[in-house]
Amino acid sequence: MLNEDLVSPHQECGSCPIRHRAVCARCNADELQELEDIKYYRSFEAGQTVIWSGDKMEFVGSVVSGIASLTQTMEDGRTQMVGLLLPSDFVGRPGRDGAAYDVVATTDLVMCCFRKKPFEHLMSRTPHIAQRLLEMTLDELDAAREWMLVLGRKTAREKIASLLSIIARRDASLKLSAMKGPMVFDLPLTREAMADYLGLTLETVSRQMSALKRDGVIHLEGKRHVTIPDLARLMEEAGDDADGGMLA
Amino acid sequence: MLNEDLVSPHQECGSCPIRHRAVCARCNADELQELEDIKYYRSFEAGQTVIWSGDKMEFVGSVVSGIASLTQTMEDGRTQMVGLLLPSDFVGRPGRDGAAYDVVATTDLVMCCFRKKPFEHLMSRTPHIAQRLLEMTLDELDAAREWMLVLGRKTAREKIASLLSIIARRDASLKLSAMKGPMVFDLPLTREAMADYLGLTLETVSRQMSALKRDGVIHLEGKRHVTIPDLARLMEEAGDDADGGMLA
DNA sequence: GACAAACATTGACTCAGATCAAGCGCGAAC
DNA sequence: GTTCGCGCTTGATCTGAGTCAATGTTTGTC
Repeated sequence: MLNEDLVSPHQECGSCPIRHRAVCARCNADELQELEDIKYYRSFEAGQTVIWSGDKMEFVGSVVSGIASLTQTMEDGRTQMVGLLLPSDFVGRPGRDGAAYDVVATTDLVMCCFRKKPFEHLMSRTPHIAQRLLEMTLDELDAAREWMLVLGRKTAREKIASLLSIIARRDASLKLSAMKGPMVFDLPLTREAMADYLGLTLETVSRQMSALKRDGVIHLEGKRHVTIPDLARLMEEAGDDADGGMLA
Repeated sequence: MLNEDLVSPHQECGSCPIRHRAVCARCNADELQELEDIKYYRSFEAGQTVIWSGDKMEFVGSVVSGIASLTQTMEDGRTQMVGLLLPSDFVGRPGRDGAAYDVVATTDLVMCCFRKKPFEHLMSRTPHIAQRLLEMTLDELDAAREWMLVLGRKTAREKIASLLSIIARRDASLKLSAMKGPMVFDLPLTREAMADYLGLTLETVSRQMSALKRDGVIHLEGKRHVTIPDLARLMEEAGDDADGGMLA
């Protein structure tokens, strides 16, 4: 609303950082060329709304870099985050016109967008795309169900630990770093965004962060820079023994 | 575990009650024939476990009649229902070997099962099946996200009202009855199952059911037979104004 | 018709997390 | 350098839902 979207220079799919994880992962050269023809990039600043719930969607697309969140809001203002969109995650629902959720850029964000109609048409002819999208959608469904357990049954402390362990592990897999030894990362979310994801108030988030710090489960430098000395310990606090949740 | 599964007599797909809503909805005669070759029916009694979380899945399939639930359990016994499976809903994840959740028959249940390997092979050759499955999975994802708002942000009273309004509306669409005027149905869930779905205790469910009854929002005969004199009123209590959640 | 078992209701009390409120720390603007 | 504003922390108090416990209702079984 405040700023015009910045349009990035064209980028070749071949050198795209999410080439083999996104919806186009399985495409061959010909299919990729067809996608190139209908794609364009858009950038958003942290805090900008990408799509308003209820609006007509004129595009679908993939997160290239940065983080976006999917949120739902009740009339009285209570809000719940229902998905965290990371690089390679897909936004939009082929076959539906209106957006079901608000999509907000949590950090600065670059998206690879496809005009909706041509994309749908291409999808109906290109099993590679439909298959990959099915796979990704099933993964998201699993993540959503994992999250239902967090929201419905975990304590505030367990919720925070769950969120931190998910972010830590996802960050590690993105950076291809090991999950042994101390893990270090920057929280991409404000306390309020964490609260909206976890179904808590921001005060409770803050208190539980302090408690986990006091108990040595995490280490904080400033408000956002987190060190996890022992992932297993954190996951125990989360109430997952073996391996816990994934994330949308 | 206690009883042998009852094997129903063979049934023609052409006369199947879920023929045009299930994963096979878009199949033509040839494709249907291929499905017939790998399908079989299984019946389960109320309470029986269909699939244990972690077990190898040797089939995928559709609910033909009855209701099943998908649940997740923590080591200490806290459980959360993450999906309610109704006639035409699909069970199982092509491309994955182990089951992620317990599937339990909530009522007596009939399933149309396909051996997993042949089904996967058929799916890779049959866009009609993959497309339909994608569509169904996207619907389930929406339902799961809708439910995250219920779990994360609604009060106990709103949660109960949400569940009742969802069941009422689904039941109406199944019976093709109008959503105007009083709606009548039987709750397919015990108080405990409702609690597991809503992230509450069964005592709280019971209290809020009594409260809604006392306030005239619902009418109860016995424990399960529910009349909703005014759906709009119930949905207001649920915190949805326009139209509320869907269900898995 | 008595008994058991499963399901449900209700009450009394407790407590985790919400709410209300005050203040801190730090970067941006002037 | 001061001031503003935002994100965050911390404290005091309140309350909705959980916990523990007793009792009621229905259904099926012998």
